[in-house]
Amino acid sequence: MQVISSNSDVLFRILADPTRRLILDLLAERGPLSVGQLASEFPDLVASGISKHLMSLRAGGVVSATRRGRQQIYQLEPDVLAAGLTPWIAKYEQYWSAALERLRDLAQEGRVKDEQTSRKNVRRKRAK
Amino acid sequence: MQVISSNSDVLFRILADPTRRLILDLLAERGPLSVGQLASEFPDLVASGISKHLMSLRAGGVVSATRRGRQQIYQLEPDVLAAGLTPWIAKYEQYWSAALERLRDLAQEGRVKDEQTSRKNVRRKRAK
DNA sequence: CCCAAGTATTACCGTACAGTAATGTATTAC
DNA sequence: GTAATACATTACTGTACGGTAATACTTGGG
Repeated sequence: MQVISSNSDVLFRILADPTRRLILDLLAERGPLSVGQLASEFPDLVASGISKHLMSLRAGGVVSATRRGRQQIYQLEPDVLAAGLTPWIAKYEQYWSAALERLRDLAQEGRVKDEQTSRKNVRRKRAK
Repeated sequence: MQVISSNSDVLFRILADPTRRLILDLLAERGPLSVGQLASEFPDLVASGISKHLMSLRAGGVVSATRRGRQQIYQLEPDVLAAGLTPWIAKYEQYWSAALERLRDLAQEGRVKDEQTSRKNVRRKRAK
């Protein structure tokens, strides 16, 4: 029985569920969405289930909601997500860094995304 | 009922438990450790509980074990961890990057709090 | 005002899971 | 050999959690 429950604990529990991660992905990709729009992405799930997940996300602070008419528009709160997870991510950064750079390189040779030079040596793979 | 269970799903579930995250932290900080050494870090937990957590971690591939005498030495497998999580981390990288840089700067100008946080002296780059 | 749309909330169910205790297995010590 | 150490495994338990269905709440339209 865990008594204490740090901020980070809540976030990791939230992220443990694939549905909630997908909701976050959708909000990150498409911007603010209503409950109905989100729910339509989960055909094998009932609407109230999505609502419950949204409540969890909201309780964790990673999303916020505003009314628009009779619908509730949910929005990602990236700062809360970052604030809660960066300490952990930073702890293992030496392990991500290599893999992340490779991903960046892949994305770069495909098309020119935002000019985002890595802090390390930027091996400039032909910018198209 | 989730039928499919991607690699990433397993990792997020593993990380959902604070005890398991702490085990990973210990292995990352101190290197390979025996079950007893790990268990001694959890006074309010029975040894077999730790063993079960280690089995989960092992099943997920994030740690590996080798015998030495009668003790089992557990070791972090950073590549598996990185391979499973970097895709997700990369998706939200724009949100981490600023926070990570700030952490790096803090570690750099203050004293070094952790060997991992400052492993690379890098010049700060402006984050948008 | 009444009704429908869009969400939230509640009640309920089944299962997954963390925890303990007890037992089992391998290895070293005596 | 026997005993002890170090883990693993099994069995069991309580609870947290994801899911559904049903109900309640809020808002806009007629």
